Amino acid sequence: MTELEQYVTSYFGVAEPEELEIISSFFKPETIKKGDYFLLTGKAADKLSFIQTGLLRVFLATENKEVTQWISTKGYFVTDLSGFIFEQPARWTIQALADTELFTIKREDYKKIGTLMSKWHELEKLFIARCFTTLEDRIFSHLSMSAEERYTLFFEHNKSLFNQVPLQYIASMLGMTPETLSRIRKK
Amino acid sequence: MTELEQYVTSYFGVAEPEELEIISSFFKPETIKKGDYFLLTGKAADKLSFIQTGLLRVFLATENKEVTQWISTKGYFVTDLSGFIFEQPARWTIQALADTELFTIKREDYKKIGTLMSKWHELEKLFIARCFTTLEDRIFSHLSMSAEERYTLFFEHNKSLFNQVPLQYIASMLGMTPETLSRIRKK
DNA sequence: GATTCTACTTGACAAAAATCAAGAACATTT
DNA sequence: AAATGTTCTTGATTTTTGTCAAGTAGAATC
Repeated sequence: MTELEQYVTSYFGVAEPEELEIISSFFKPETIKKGDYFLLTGKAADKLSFIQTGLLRVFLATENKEVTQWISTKGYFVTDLSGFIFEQPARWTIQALADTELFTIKREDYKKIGTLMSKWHELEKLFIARCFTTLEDRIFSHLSMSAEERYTLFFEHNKSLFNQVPLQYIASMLGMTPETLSRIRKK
Repeated sequence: MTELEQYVTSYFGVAEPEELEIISSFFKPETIKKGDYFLLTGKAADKLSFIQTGLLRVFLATENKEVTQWISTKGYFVTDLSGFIFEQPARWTIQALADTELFTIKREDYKKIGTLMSKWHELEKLFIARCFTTLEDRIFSHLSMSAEERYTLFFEHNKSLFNQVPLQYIASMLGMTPETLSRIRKK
C-alpha cells in the first residue's frame, strides 16, 4: 500500500483494494514552497490534500492579528472543509511553513467518487463526524482549562510539532499570546 | 407541512414529500420533565431528537465544576453526535431545564433511512459538515475574542435564550464564570 | 565574518477574569 | 404571608493573562 493509500484509508476507512486504487488515482502530487499559499480566504476552496512532507498553517488575518486555527503535518489532510463541501469561498488562509509535498484532489474529481462508490457518502459522513468530535474536544478545553492546562494537554499529544513550528503559531492555536506560552514553557 | 417536517427539512434539506413523510414517520413524540435526563455520560447515545417545546442543556460534570457545552431550544436537534454516529457511549450528559416535548428517532430507525433513501448519507454528511462549521466559528471566538466580545456576539444571535435559561449555564457555555457574565451585563 | 531578519525570552506593568464571601432578588413551596 | 431554595449581583482580593518594550539567540543573507 502506498503512503497515499494509507492516508486515504486512515481518514476514510476504505476497504476494497480496487476502490482504494480508484480513489487514490484522483490525487495528484503537488509541491509548494515555504511561504506559498495553498489557499486564500475568499477564494475558491476547491481542493483537498494529504501532506507527504512539510507543514501548513491554517489561519485568518483579522485587523489586529493573525489567528492560527490549526497546523497540519505529514499524514494530515488539509482543506477549508466548509468551503470545499459547500462550494463556497474559503474561510481560512492556508500557507506553507516549509517546502511541502502534497497529494491533491480537485473537487470535481472528489465529487466523481460519490458516483463511482455507493458507500462513499457514508464514509465522508464518518470522516466529517470525526472532525466534529475533535473540535468538540477543543471547545471543551477552552471552556474548562487554563492556558497552562491547554498547553500541557496539547504538548503531550503533539510533542514533535514543537521542533518544527514557530511557537508563536502554536500559541495562537491554543488561544494565548507568545509571551504566555514562553512563560509556561520555562517551568 | 408539520413542524416536525420543517425541522427535518431545515437540518437535512430533504426535498421529496414522500421521503420526508417516511423519515418523519420514524420520529415519535416524547416528553421529559424538568430536571430529567435525556442522556447520561457513559450510557448508550442511541437517539436523536428535535425539540418541540422546552429546553435541554448539554454538559459534562468534571471534578470541580459542570461544563455546559450547549443549550438547545425549540427547533434545534439534540443528541450526543459522536456517540450516536459511532455507536459509542455518550460523552455528554443532557438534562431538561424545563418540561420538554421532543420528536425522537431511535438509532436503529435512523439507520433504516439510509437503506430506504439512496441520498440519505449525503444529506447526513452535509448536516454534520454544518455542525462542524458552527464549532469552527466557536473555536475562532475563543482564539480571538475576550469574554465580553464573546458575550456580545452570542447575545446578538440568541437574545431569546436569556429570558429562559439560568445565566450561569450561558456563562459556562461562553467559557466564563457567572460573576464575570453578571458584570459584563451590568454595562 | 558581519549584517539582517525573525523568533524567542524576559521584565515591568496593566487589564481581564477568577475566586471568595456576603447579601439581594426572585420564584416555589408550605 | 412566611419560609425555603435558587439564582443573581456586588465588593474585595488574587490570579491569570495580555501588553509594551527591550534585549538575546539563532538562522539566513550578503
